[in-house]
Amino acid sequence: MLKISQLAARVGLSAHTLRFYEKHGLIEASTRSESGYRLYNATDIRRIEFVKAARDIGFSLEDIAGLLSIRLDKESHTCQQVTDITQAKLDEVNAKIEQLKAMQSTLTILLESCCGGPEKAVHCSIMDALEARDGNTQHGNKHDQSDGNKKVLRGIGK
Amino acid sequence: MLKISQLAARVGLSAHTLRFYEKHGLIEASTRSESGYRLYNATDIRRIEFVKAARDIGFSLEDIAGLLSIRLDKESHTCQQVTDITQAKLDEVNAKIEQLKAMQSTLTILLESCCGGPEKAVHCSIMDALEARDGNTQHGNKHDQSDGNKKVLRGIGK
DNA sequence: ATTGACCTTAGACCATACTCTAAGGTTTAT
DNA sequence: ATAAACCTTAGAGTATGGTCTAAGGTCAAT
Repeated sequence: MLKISQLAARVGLSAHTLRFYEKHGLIEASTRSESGYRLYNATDIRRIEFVKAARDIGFSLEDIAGLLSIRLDKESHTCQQVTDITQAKLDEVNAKIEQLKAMQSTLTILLESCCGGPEKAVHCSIMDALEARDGNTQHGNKHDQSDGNKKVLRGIGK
Repeated sequence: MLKISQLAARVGLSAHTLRFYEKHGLIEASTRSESGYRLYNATDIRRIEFVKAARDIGFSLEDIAGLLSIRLDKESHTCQQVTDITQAKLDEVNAKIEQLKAMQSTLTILLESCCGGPEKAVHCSIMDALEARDGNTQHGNKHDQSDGNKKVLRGIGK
């Protein structure tokens, strides 16, 4: 039976994070010592390693909650339910990649257009491009078709 | 002179967002009406359109603050300072794309390994893979070289 | 017996970029 | 004159996934 810091060292998460996961229903210590310390057995550990594995792949905690409920009762769930979660995640990833590639291409073009040297920024073509870029300067600004897929791009997450 | 909602409609941001940007020092209304309403002139509008353009490309608000300070005094800044910001952003984007591609490849492999059908999840190869994945089950878990570039992957940002 | 390392809890704080609410004042149209 | 539509502010809430703190209890060694 491991105490929380021992478990943390073993799975490569902090004790803080383990308590955080517990608070969100992902994991649990099956027993407590007399003094209230969390004690993890082999089954607990396997579950936590499962969570860690899923997290490392890129599943969100919400996705992982779904996977865990399947894991708890595999007889009542199907491969399709598992692939649905996986496919949804892959779709998200692909969409995000597409957005980032658009940014990548724009940024690359900007960089190619600018000398990048010690010249004064007065004639910088990047600055000029940012001044010129009118997503919509049309006066009759009705329904802008180029609006649905914007968003989400900023905040790259350090 | 535009009031905030007129400006919002024109640039495609909400009045809330414009106030938010103001609070963070990105923009400003050069005048106020007697009753305290923000009034934006052509210069204000150009600045806000600049912010919007940069935001649409994918620059963070912090990046944009940097670009704006260059824009305010181009004589004192160089093309290199502009390309530095742009290049840093491109590097971030490229790094993020690499991370996402790793996820993409793992997810694709998982999906290919599983039948995805109505079979019970008892023998699901995706579940098995998650059980088996030991990022580090070695007992002497010293310095794990595979740790620096994890993180940041989850939270794809809906 | 006391120090230091460990454990407990509830809850605050971080980053990012909004988004909304409450409570109130202003403007415009009828 | 009164209602609708607009504006103001400060501040709270949302989403995601932690990370840390405070105040206190426990355990092992000296």
